[in-house]
Amino acid sequence: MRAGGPLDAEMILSATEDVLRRHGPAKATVVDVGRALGVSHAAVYKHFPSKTALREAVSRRWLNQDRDALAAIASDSEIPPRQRLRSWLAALLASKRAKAHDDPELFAAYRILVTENSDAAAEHVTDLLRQLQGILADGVTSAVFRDADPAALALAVFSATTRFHHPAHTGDWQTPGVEDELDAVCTLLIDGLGHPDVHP
Amino acid sequence: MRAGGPLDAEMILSATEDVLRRHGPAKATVVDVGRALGVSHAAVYKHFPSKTALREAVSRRWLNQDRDALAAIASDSEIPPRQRLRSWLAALLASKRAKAHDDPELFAAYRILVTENSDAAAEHVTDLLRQLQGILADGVTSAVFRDADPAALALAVFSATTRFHHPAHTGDWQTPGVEDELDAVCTLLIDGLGHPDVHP
DNA sequence: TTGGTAACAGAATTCAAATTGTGTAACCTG
DNA sequence: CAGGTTACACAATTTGAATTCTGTTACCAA
Repeated sequence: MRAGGPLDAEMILSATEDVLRRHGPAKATVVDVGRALGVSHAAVYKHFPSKTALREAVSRRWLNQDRDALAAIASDSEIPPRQRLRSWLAALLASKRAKAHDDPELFAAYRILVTENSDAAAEHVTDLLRQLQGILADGVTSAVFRDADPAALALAVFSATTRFHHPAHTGDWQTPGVEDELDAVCTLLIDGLGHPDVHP
Repeated sequence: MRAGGPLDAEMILSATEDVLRRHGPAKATVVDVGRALGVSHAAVYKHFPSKTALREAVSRRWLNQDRDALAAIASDSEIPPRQRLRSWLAALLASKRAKAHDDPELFAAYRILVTENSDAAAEHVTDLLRQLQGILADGVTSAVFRDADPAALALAVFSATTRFHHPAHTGDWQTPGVEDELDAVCTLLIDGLGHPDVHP
């Protein structure tokens, strides 16, 4: 059960993840987490003030995996902004999709946890929006994107791709054509519906 | 309770709506519907084969209200396609938003009913997509939209506006800036991120 | 003094018994 | 015979007693 040394936050978070996967978020108790670690449940309370705080910490850790993976793409100035936007959005879909596909129980558990803790979700959105804004700002600087407020642009792009990253649409991500649909939306966002002739 | 004449489908549907509003979808029973009409529950079964069928019928009636209201805009060839697209999407948001705001209990009830009966939801989406496709086809004909498959274009536009019509995002519709956010997305869809200079 | 235990009160959850609801059948009535 | 009734089997839901979980306290060990 318990590996050599004393308990630390990371061990507890990992154990919590296991318990979540096995029992689901509704039945996962801190007694279970204690048992998984070979300690009493009171020991867990030495590290986290409440069950809610523990669930929040575990949610944050999970969301931050995506954030960190995407940050690499967002800040890669080797890739031109248009392609970078496409790659970033595709990677966002791909990483969420992979999580949902590879470990459905765990994904379902986190889905519920994150909707409960809307603070963690809101901060995650803020993080992603900041990354997106960086890409768009680069595009504005290099004059491939129209000169508008990058924050407003980021929000609009994020809104327009809701179906490809919001957990409410998890079911859609398993259908074959999703990547192509995201690609079609990207094309519309980058080039618009506008016929070349109507542009000045 | 029971108004003069014999029971018909419409009377039952209206009574069902009342029961749904009062008790919510989880507690609404066909015994309640019978009671509201002053008849036994078995009388309801003379008109609908099952509780599921009754719920489906009431869902369809509800969804068709929006469909019919929007059809008027979609087929109004007086309005130029670009503006028609904007108006149609704005009206879609407005009508759902109004329902959610004016009678939250009933809206919540229908939200659950419709997610249960995914057939009705799927058909509703098909209806809306057909309307949208009509607008886009007009735009392609009059050369204000790029010459692409209107069906694919419709799907992309519908996907990109998911946040403004999908019931999972009902909460967002009450926040002050939504209409402006939809407008920003519309602008992006119509004109794209592209800077005029990069167009041929 | 940090990291652990066991014991506890009150809140939350489970489980089986009792109630209520669904769908059908056999039967009236204009 | 269309449109209603009552009566019924069995499925689903509610209810309340018994159990389990949360968060705290008092205490122990390195």
